[in-house]
Amino acid sequence: MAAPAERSRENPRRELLNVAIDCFAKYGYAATSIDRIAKAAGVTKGALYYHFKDKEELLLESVKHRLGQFERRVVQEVAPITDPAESIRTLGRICHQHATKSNHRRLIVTLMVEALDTYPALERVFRDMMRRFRAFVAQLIEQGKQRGDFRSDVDSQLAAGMFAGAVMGLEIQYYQDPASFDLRRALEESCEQFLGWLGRQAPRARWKQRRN
Amino acid sequence: MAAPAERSRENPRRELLNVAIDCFAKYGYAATSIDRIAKAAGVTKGALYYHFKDKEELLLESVKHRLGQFERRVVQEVAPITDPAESIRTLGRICHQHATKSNHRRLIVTLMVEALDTYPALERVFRDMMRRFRAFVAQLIEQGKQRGDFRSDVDSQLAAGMFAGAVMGLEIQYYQDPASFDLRRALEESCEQFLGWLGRQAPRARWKQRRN
Amino acid sequence: MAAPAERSRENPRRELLNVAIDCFAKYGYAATSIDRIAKAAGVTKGALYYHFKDKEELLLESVKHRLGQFERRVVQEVAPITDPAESIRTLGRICHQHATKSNHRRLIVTLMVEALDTYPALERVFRDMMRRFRAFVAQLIEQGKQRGDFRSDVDSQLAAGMFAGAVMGLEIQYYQDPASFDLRRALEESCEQFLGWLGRQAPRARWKQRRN
Amino acid sequence: MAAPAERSRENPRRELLNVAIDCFAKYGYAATSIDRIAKAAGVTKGALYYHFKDKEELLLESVKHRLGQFERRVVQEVAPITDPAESIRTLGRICHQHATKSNHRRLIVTLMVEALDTYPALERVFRDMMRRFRAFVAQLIEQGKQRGDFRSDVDSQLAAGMFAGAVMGLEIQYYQDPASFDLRRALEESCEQFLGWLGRQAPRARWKQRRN
DNA sequence: CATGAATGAGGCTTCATTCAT
DNA sequence: GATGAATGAAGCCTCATTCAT
Repeated sequence: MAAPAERSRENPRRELLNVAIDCFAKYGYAATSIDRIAKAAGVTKGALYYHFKDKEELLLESVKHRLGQFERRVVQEVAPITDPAESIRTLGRICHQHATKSNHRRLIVTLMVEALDTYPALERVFRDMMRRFRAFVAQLIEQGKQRGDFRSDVDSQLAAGMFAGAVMGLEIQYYQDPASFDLRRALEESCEQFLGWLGRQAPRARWKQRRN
Repeated sequence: MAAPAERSRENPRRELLNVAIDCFAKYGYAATSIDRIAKAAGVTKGALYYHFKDKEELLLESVKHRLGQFERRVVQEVAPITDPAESIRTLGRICHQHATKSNHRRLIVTLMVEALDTYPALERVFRDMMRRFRAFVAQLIEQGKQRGDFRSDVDSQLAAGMFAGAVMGLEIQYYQDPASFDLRRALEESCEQFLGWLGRQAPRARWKQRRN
Repeated sequence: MAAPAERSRENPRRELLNVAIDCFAKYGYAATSIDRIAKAAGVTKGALYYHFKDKEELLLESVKHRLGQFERRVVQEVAPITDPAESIRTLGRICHQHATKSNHRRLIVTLMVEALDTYPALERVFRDMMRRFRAFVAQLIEQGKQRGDFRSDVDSQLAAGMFAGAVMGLEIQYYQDPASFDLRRALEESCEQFLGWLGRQAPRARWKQRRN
Repeated sequence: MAAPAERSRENPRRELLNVAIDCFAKYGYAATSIDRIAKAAGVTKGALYYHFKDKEELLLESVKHRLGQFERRVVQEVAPITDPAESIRTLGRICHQHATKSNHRRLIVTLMVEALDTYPALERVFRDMMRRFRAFVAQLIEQGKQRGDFRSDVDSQLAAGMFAGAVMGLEIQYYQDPASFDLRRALEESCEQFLGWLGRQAPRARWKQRRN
């Protein structure tokens, strides 16, 4: 029998985790009380403490779960693609889907910002995640450079950060204003903008250094 | 004689506000206790309550203050510029300066994410701010379109969101990893990428619509 | 075996409520801190907040409880009586018992005065209670008038207020000075005075209207 | 030039006291913060502390002031009257005036109830006041007995308590519900009821002693 | 497994009071 | 005389956590 992967009555731990993820994604860590999760899951706080050592474990498991899902999906879908530009586009599409589907990306973005200077353990998790993500994108760009698809004078690391930034910044605007912010188009165009920039020789004016 | 604008012994309210801004910018709202601010300012909690009605007033004043500074600066510096492309670059530079100088932008980005679905009053403030910001950028783009500098087939609103997103996403990576993330270069390149995209006819592959 | 109705270990909520009632009756609302109740009950403040939403809920429940007890008792004991005069006397006796037994009436009188212009929710509860009480007494008087026991020229509403006032005023003197104020005799005589006044034609000098 | 006795700009202490009296009368002691008085008087807290040692001094002075006014007025108006019945009626009228005029009596009744078991110094003041008041009324009744106007078998002390109680109980109902409780008529009738009872031989059924 | 009950720490807020100016 | 500023104690309330059953 194929059980549904999530919300299964079979695995209460998994189910509680899903509820926790929703709460953390929506309200962040501090504003999510254990009681809020328990009520949302229809159990008592005691039940949560039966399955999880403490709030931090719930949090870390939530993050690990979503992060794992996201990264596994990225690897699975991008790996078979040979065209780096198409890989970038696929990455954008996956982000879009995870951003709009059941708070998959929102958990990550929300907690990442909240963790800054506040939850060291979490901060490390996210810093590592971002480094992994940038490294992954940088490597796609390197591929493109070797294939001659992309300009050879771009800094892959820097470009990877620009791509990651664009994605996150758009997501946040979408979480803030889902009714009026068209995340799909914005991500799509940003990918194209990014690829266009990667693909051609661009003479650029440098900023003049100002005071400060 | 140039008096220090802030931290003046003369105006305790202003001084407390500055301390509060630093705390909120670094730790967010929930993780900043009144006592933390008080200790950082070298006073007792009571002093804070003498000057501010409650924690929310402190927060709102902090945000209003930094937001005002940022928006005033943007208007002042960008208004006299006639070349829209140069306006965009200036905007980028201002963001960089406010992001790296005493938590000016960090307050905004951090609280904006934290507020999502959690602090309605704050959420509104930031939603309005983002709309204003996008409208401002969109209008620069419209100018560029009229001058023939930019492509006429871009959706200015969408493009404005893309620009705003890029800036925020880069900032967050910088706050998370200031030692290894070069915000200045990233912002500079992102502006150029953006302007490059605005400036030329770009044939784009559309995403295939997937389920979801 | 007759189990003690209250203070049962079985129902902690009820037990806490009883302690709260005693405190409120004795010290009023403002001078009763949550901690005072908790200490009197031998628990910590947290326990109170487990059972009651906040201090106001504790208060309202206390009042509702005592008010219910009093009003139920009045109805039960007075309803079967056919002689209105005897009903009035019974009312007096019940008030005496509830005034001298475990702060039953004191809670009501104390909080009613404290609530004036200060705790709107409470004020309403007590205003309604007084109106109910006066209506009840007025209806007894109407009965007496119809039976020909009482003078037909008295305003039943007014008389009911006079009765209610007499009872409360005596109670307060008793709470203030229990050692030297004989509440039983005072209530008894006041009932007789009231019934005497109700029972006979009394020519009365009117107050001359003064300025003010 | 004849200055108004109260609210005079001439005597700030007196003026502050008047404001304090109004606040205490309306909200009681605990619910009247120093700041509330200061704001109502249009000064800062510091000014209050310049004129009064602490909150308790403000309170005690307030009470002493109103109590003095009331008792002086009673003595002045009642002393010249030779007919005890008329004295009682005059007493009722004075109470009515002081109850309806600028919180004169309300201060007393409100604080007296609040003080119970809570503010020992205040409690003593009011216990003494009530004893004085009852003694005063008892002495009127004794006069009436000696003149043959009143029954000789009443306990003057008890009767005095009954009178005092009636007055206070009516006042409270009036403070609670000024729009629908006719204090003047209620007091008037209560006086007549009282005098009627004092004036004639009343055979009375005694309450049967119940358990408790 | 899970609940009901409770704890204790910490956070927000009020308020009487003090004091330098 | 009076103010603005500040303190410190105490009160209300939330919440992560524990534990007996």
